[in-house]
Amino acid sequence: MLFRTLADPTRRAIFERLCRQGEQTVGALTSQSGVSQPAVSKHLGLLKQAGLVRDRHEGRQTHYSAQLGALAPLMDWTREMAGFWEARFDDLEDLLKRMDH
Amino acid sequence: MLFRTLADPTRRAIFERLCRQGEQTVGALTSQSGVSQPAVSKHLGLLKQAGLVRDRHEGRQTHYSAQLGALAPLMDWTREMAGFWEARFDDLEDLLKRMDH
DNA sequence: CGAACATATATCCCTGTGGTTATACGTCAA
DNA sequence: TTGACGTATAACCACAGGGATATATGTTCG
Repeated sequence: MLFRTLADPTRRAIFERLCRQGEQTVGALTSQSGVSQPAVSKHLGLLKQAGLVRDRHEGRQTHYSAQLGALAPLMDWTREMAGFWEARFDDLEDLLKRMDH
Repeated sequence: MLFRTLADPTRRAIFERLCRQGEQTVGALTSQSGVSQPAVSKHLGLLKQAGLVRDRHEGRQTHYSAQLGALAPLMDWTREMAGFWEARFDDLEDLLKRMDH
């Protein structure tokens, strides 16, 4: 889900903006997104569904903010992949050592 | 490019398999992918284009292996996003401290 | 209440892309 | 050389999903 959600450039840009500049209203996000307000709302809906943002209603505006914790699975996945790589590398080292004598 | 490439479940599964089990032939990958061989070749083409895998020709088979280095931008991006979050958190702390006296 | 505003939802369109089958290309074996 | 094999490419189909416009919902203000 995370990869898919972050795959779209427009959506990722919105998320990055929320990370960089903190809480933003839909209007503020729309004004710099290059797409229509409904499109932004849709993207925010998907980001929210993925747990990447949360919303806070205040009067007639909705403020969105990034939920960094949602990125943890991504870091875990990346580390896991890197881990597999290193494990295989260690195996190779072991193999070479055993071949040594 | 990375997010988009890793967004597809089938393609990501192929990449994970290459990470876990090292170099594999197209045939081996196909047999556990659940999709046709041409589909696998297509996915491998995109993974290669994204720098996530490399291929090695040996007779009539092609061996693919994961290029973990390609994941670095992903880790960097994630760290950068987390960094922005912490920076804003620090700003908040500073603000609270200044409000203290 | 009624009008302007902020956002969300509905509907539709259109492109991108993941899937298939068919086939071409290169390689090994007989 | 011929045929079987492994992989890549071509051509096509179906559908997901990102975009726009129109409109509904909810909120503030006069």
